[in-house]
Amino acid sequence: MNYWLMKSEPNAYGIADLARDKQTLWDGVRNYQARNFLRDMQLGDQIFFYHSNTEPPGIAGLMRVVQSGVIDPTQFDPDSPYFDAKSLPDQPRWQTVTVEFVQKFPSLISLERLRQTFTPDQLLVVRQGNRLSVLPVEEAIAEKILEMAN
DNA sequence: GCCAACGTTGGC
DNA sequence: GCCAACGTTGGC
Repeated sequence: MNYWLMKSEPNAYGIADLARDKQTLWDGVRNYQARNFLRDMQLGDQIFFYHSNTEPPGIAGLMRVVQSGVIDPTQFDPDSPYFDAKSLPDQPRWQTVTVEFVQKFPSLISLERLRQTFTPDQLLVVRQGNRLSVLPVEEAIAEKILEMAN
């Protein structure tokens, strides 16, 4: 079982939306490094839900992988903002996971607090200028984050 | 294959 | 709204 962190802007899709939907297909990732992390995810992996572009930014809750290796259907949809004309149905470029809601943290763990607790090497999301929307989290660090949350 | 121009992310 | 960081595109 591995831990990860994924970002989303809560005004587009936040932890409250996932709590309502119970599960969701994490579509729209169009960065190869992030895609590779998505590809590595396995059933049961746990993912921190990070709210970006909000005040304050930080980790809002936890979700879990319920289906791995899902082909992102938006890449073939000409009406989708995530349409990729170069992706062919028999050789899809973009795959992702379906996640389910696990918990919303009692209070958000702010980026500021994460910076005070972890070094950039320990937790990639606190690294300045980091823009990847999917990141791995080491187990020991993940356990500390869970302690901070509850 | 280099790299300038450009677009996007995301904290502040 | 600003802008630093950085990924992508495309001319050469």
